[in-house]
Amino acid sequence: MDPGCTCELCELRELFFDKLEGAHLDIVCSGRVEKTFGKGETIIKEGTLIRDFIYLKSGLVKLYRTDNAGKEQIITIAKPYDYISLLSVFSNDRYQYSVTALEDSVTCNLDMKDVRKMAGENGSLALNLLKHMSRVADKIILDSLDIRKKHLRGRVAYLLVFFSQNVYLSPEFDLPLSRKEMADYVGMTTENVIRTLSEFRRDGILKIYGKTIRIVNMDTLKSVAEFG
Amino acid sequence: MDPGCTCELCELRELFFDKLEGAHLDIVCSGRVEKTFGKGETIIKEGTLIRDFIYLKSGLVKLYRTDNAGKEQIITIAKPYDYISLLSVFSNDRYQYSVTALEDSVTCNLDMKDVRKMAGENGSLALNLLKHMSRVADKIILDSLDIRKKHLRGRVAYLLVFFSQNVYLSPEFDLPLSRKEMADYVGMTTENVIRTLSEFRRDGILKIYGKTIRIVNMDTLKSVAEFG
DNA sequence: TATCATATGTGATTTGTTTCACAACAGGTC
DNA sequence: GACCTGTTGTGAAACAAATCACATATGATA
Repeated sequence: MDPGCTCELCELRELFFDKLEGAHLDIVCSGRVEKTFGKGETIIKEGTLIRDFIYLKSGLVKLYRTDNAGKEQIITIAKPYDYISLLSVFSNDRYQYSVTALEDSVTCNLDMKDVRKMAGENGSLALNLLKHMSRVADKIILDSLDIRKKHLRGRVAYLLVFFSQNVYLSPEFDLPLSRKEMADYVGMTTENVIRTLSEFRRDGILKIYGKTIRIVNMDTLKSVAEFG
Repeated sequence: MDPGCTCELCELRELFFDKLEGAHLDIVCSGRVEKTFGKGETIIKEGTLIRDFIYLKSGLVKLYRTDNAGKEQIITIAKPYDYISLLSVFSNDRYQYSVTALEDSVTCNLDMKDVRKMAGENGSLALNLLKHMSRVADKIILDSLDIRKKHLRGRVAYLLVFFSQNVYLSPEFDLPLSRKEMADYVGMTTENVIRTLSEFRRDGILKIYGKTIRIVNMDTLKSVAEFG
């Protein structure tokens, strides 16, 4: 094994490469490339050829599509463990969506050919990939159905609860999205996102300092997220 | 090989089981069960344990979720080659959605344990499964984003074009969905589906005889589907 | 520091969609 | 045939959300 390989220290190792040994471990260790992206930088551009198998080691990213009118539709927000470039990669030549860093992020990239080869030779790796792709796809589909049936207040509340509870684990956090991006995610206009946030502020549910949000009344916000 | 096995005649064989041989082929041949469902019958019920790996041999089905208020949200409509119970099956114990036959349908069922075992032992089968899951998930996600950004007229037009061009391959066909189900699919109310259909009729885009639809002006309908 | 572009914020108006109320019709069943 | 129950159909009123118009901040840059 390559003595310089640090994969055995990788927190994400068990996600896929738990059972690797011998030649396969070498492929991963010597073939992988880490890349760093600053906030706002593009990691994947819609329409480009898929060459790498990419997963997120740290940071936060958005997956989105741009329609012919230039309007962005955010598909999902993903953090490490969530995001792996699984959508499309086994069925398509080209990416069907773009990925941009919402916070400074680090990805680990492997050659797609190697991953395909290993998946074909190593059953437990293949099953791991199936499990993860299934999980990612389910989450995106079910979340999207959830959002779709909510009204504006419910959608904004849902987003805030998501950031607070799933990403930052704190009632106070800096929004990684602009108001416009929030609108792109939940399918409403920028003005209405702003208006809804102001409403929540007036209702005493939260405090707003620019991008910084402090959730004062989490219970109310959660119930708006669920039933609104 | 079991002399009674007819898998080699199955039109869907190459979807997954192209490269099977020996013991694996036996597992498929002797373990598979075909089931027939009449129009309206439930094939999979949300929340039940996933035991089988199921794919559609013939017919047409809807995948949907029922929310706590009892309202159905249709996730997708699938025909043979589209539908395989891939969503969830590798990541979950239980189905996250229900499946009901829209037309008389036949499924081929395999024991999930066998499929998992074979995928772990046969690389090309695993890659096939990855490819199909990826394709199915992509389609559902991208279609759903497409629908979301359309207005009512565009959504109804999209549905009609889908049935005409992707399912029945004819400008005249019997709608397999009630007005209410169409509404559940595209996320609008039954009344508005009916109203929109009436509008299309008044505009001379189509003729309606109950469930039978005849598209008179396909070009207009398509452009409504795309831009409306 | 001045300037520009972009993001945030608010109100009034218009549009799109749902809700409600009701009628006509079809298919099953007693 | 008479009676349900559910589906289809239409219109008017109520509501939600988008659009438009404008003001104010913020951040980058010359």
